[in-house]
Amino acid sequence: VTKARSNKPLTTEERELWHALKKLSDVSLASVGNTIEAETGLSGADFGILSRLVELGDGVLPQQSLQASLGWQKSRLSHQLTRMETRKLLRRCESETGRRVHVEILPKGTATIEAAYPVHAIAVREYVLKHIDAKEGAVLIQLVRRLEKSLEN
Amino acid sequence: VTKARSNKPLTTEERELWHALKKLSDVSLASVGNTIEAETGLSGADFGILSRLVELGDGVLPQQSLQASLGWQKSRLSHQLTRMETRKLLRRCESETGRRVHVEILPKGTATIEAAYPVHAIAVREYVLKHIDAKEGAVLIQLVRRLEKSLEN
DNA sequence: TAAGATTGAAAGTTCAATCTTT
DNA sequence: AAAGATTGAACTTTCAATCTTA
Repeated sequence: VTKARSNKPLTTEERELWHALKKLSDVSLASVGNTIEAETGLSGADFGILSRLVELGDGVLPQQSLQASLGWQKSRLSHQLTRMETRKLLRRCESETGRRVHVEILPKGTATIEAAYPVHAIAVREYVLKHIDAKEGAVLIQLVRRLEKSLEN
Repeated sequence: VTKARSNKPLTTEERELWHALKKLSDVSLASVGNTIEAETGLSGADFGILSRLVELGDGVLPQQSLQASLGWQKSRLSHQLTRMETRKLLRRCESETGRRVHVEILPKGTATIEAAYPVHAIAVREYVLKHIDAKEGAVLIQLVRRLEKSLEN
């Protein structure tokens, strides 16, 4: 059966779910970001980039990989890297072979992210993980996998 | 038993759940927001304000109520209202009695939000609701309620 | 030309200071 | 002084145009 796409107003239940999703990011996830920023001086964006450099690339990563992993627009990443470069957290360098740009974490970046990890872990546990049981977690992870797949098309 | 707050690194499972939650809100909100903006010229912020004026206040609302409902900082709301005022979507007016500012939707705002509602409903269903079954929806709503409550302290 | 990256200007957000009225 | 709102400057994100090299 082909289901017609409805443009009727959202029902109360649908709206409730939609608002729950908005609040999830606006309120709960923001708490983690604010905590990190207040205690380490790294913005959420800074943390996202430095942690990926360390975890995905052991300190160096093609700019493209960073971009894909963050899901950002390229100009946003470029501006962000420029700012972080002036703060000596990382530097851009050329890949051996070709023309691509690589991004390398600098000592100050390493020190900062290492200091931020425990703060991040505490905040994530305190504001979020603590409130989710194992069964709910499993449901959420499956859901997100499905959503991601559907958006790839 | 008092559970000590751990600052150990997040486990793989914890990290997966954390990333899943971030993507859940980031990705689904962005898809819906982009669609509305492309098809109606309203940003997510515009839509949030106009829809609240209509749904909560039947067209007029104290600025404070708007702010509380959105969870924004006051300066953000103030700047946003100024921009929307110049676009003739709404106007600020004084409350009869006291000193508070009220926000009133203008004809152009009404027309625009009415046109945007169906687009919003379609996008929310297509990008989000379609992929979430009843059980998952219930889990999400409960979880967000719990998270909100925990942040009130 | 097409992909990868950068740039500058415009739009949006935050922070701290200020203004206004009770 | 305290609450409600605004302002300007700094910072971040987006958009469109541009640059560079395979």
